[in-house]
Order: sequence, then structure tokens, then C-alpha cells
Amino acid sequence: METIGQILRNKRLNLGLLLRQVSAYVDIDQAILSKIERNERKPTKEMLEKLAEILKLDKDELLIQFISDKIAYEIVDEDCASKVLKVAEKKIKYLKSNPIPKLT
Amino acid sequence: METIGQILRNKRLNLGLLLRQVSAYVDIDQAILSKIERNERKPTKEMLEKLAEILKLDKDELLIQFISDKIAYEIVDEDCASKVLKVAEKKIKYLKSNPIPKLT
DNA sequence: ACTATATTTGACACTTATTGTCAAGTAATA
DNA sequence: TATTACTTGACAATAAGTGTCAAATATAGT
Repeated sequence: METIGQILRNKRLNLGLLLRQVSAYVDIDQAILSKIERNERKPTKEMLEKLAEILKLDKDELLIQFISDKIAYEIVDEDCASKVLKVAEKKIKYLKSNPIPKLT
Repeated sequence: METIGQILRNKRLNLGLLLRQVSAYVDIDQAILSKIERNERKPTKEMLEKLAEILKLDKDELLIQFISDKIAYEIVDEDCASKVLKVAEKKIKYLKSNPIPKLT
């Protein structure tokens, strides 16, 4: 089970690429990429797309890993975490088939 | 399928309580409570606990509704939403049984 | 319509988070 | 020691979230 950062770093190293090279392609400071790979910062969706391109990763799969990472860390400390996910799933199904009430 | 705001408003009305009364008990401006009930603002956990008390709602259940609401709205627009939840569940199980890598 | 009460709305100042940039730092290697 | 790769932390700029308040709007009773 890898974090998004681990996935990115492992793939980058396997391809023999440098932080400098990847960050240039993604058009961000290499300090930011370094932090992303160590899970100190979260990439934006735009960054993820570019990263998927240069690292030859599946874009959708990467996005899924990213969002699920975020959610996992968000609720891992709740002892009702798995119940939360079940309810969330129901709510999503409901929202997808109904007009969406606004939530800020 | 109710949002957290709908749950709170319905229960308040059923109990015949006014915004003013509930917000006083929770110790927040009634404007905030009004917005919470219409899903314009999110309550804090402290607010939720107080709300559960005065509205005679189950505290844990309310928390579950709250967090799942948040997650549902967070990913409802992703077309990979249900896959995300599945992966998130696996990650949580993993995180709960392992030392937790840091993520900001 | 008038009054009183309940709720909603928006502007505002304030705090807190998140962001990108940069320079100086460490680490490893030749 | 010189070079390259990476990390760290401080900084300013921006965005996001928060509580407060007063004015606007609704709702109901007389």
C-alpha cells in the first residue's frame, strides 16, 4: 500500500529521472516536487496530469490514488471510519441521481 | 437521504425549538446556525456535540452523517467516486494496522 | 396594514491554511 | 574538494474559513 508520494518517487527513480527534470516538465519548483514525493504537500490535479504523462503512469489511476489518500488520512483517526465510507457511498449514489443541494 | 443541515433543521422544528434557543445553547451566533442548517457552513465537532445534546440526536450517528457528507460532496463530481471509496477503505485498513507515514 | 417575532443575507474584519519562491542546508559521489 | 542531487525552512502572497453584526426578508397574529 503506497502513498501517492511513494508512487511518484518510485516511478521517477525507476525511470532514472531527476527531480529537476520532472519538476521542469511539470513546471513547478523542484522543492515542491520534493515535498510532494515526501507527502509534505499535495499536488494539484494539473500537476498530477503532467506527472502521469512524464512518469508514464495511468492518469485515472493516479487520481484515484490521490483522492483516496486524502480521504484515508482525513478519517483514519475516526473510529467510525468504515461506517463513514458506507454512508458516503450511499450519499454519493443519491446525489448522482438527484438535484444537488448546495454545500459550501 | 438527508444532508446534515436537513437533519438538524428537521429535528429542531420537530422539537419546536427556535434558532435563537439552539444557537444560545451551542454558544454560536444564530446566523451561523441558520447557515449550517442550510449547508452554507460546516459545524465544528464541538458544535455537533452540543447540537446532538440539545436536539436529542445520537452523537456518533450525527458525526458519521457529518463526515460522510463532507466526503460525498468532496468526490461526487469525480466519475471514479466509488472506486475512490474502495481504495480509501483499503488504505484505512492498512493505516490502522501500520505505523502512519506523515501527510500534511 | 401593523406589529412582533423568526429567519436569512451580505458585508466586514479577523484568523488560519495553502501556495510558490528562494537561498542555504545536507548528503552522496567522483 | 568539487559537483550534483536533494531537502529544509523562512518568507510573502493568496485563498479559505471564521465570528459578528445590522439590515433585509419572511411568517404569523391582531
